[in-house]
Amino acid sequence: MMTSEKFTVGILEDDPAFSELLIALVDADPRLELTFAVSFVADACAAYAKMTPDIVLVDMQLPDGIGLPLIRAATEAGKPSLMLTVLADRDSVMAAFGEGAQGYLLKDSPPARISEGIHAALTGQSPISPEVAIFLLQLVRKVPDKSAGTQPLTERELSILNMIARGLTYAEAAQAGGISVHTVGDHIKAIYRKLDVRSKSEAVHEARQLGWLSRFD
Amino acid sequence: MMTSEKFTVGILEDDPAFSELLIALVDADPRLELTFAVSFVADACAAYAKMTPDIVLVDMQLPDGIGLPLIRAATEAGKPSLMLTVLADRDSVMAAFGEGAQGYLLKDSPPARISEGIHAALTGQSPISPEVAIFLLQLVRKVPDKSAGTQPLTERELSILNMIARGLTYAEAAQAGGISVHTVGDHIKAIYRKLDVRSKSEAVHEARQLGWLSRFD
DNA sequence: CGCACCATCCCGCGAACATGGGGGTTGCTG
DNA sequence: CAGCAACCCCCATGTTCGCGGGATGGTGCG
Repeated sequence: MMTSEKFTVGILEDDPAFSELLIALVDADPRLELTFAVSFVADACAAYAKMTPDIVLVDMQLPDGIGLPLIRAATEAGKPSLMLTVLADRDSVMAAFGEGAQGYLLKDSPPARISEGIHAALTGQSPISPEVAIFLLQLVRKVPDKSAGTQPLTERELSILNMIARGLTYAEAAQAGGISVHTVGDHIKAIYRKLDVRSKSEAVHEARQLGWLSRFD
Repeated sequence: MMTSEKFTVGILEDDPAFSELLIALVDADPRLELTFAVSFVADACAAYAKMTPDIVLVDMQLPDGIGLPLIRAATEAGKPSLMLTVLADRDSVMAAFGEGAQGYLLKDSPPARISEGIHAALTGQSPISPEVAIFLLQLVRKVPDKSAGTQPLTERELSILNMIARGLTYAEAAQAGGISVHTVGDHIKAIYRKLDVRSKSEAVHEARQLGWLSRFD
């Protein structure tokens, strides 16, 4: 077995200058050890299958394609991967995270930031450049106008909705709330009307999208 | 890079030591100007309505409640807000971003990072501490993460589960997937067994908490 | 004051749906 | 071969859904 306490690092980067910078960063760090540094996606995937480093640093644009396959390989191996690219467009970012990238740093990040990012990714954290994080936020951000003044659901309806989300049946929710099953049904009817849905699961889904199911254990 | 005018900053923070650190950061930055620094949510909202600074730095836990109302006020005013808290749990993070927070930094971030974060948020970027970014990533991952426990659900089951979350009935899911209602039922039975739940809505809720549901509509 | 409005509460009925058992087949993989 | 995913079918039971009918108490308004 490996007695070394070092984390092993694989690099997929075709730009010689940036590749050398990364290699220098790894060499200068006593806790990191380089296992491979290649310029082609195919080489990287082959090397990964053989050596399986603890983390890979991946460029997006390579001579023989994009770096996503290596990201996916790492994800499927349960290992973190860190995207290092100049691309800050929405599609690239979403694609990388969709494949399971642990972090996403732009190449113009200071070397110290990149070095920190490697360790952050190794410890389960997710270093993300502020420039690209905005795309992730758009997914969870509620529409200001919608959440502002008009909260169509009453308190009681929200309470019932939260119970439904926890998987309670009408009867269980009735008992939990100390009211009749019929009343539960009435509230749920009101919820369906207001959310324009036809089932409990769709109501849960819709309410979650609107951010109305804020807190649950 | 922009106007010569200073950006105005509002602070909502009840811990005297950290509040002073923030004030010092703002005072030391020639491009920033403090408009208010208060310890109560109510005061902050009142002050915000009057002065409307270009950005607010918001703590989560305050003596009279949580900081989210101020985040919401800023979002509705079209201004950025930066969360500064010790809370790194999923619910806090999602709630803050749900209200429109532009960034989320933990209080143990180096002061320089906080200072950078303020400017990043002011220029439309999203500084996020690596520790909390993981919660955002769970939203966009489509590849199963084997490092975080085993993934009991098969691909087909995940697909069915996503349809259920969108409110489809067995019949609708069957049609959408080009399979029989009975097969849909079989998959859902399998899901119930694996998740240990007894209804569609509970399955949706459970899967959501495990981060197994994609958020793409 | 009377009145409309709304949240909350209660009830019945029938059709549709979901749940939890059972029984299978196919095809792929170790 | 065993194990598994994916597929198909039936049936009994209970739950949910959409419709109808009510009641109470509070709030705001002319």
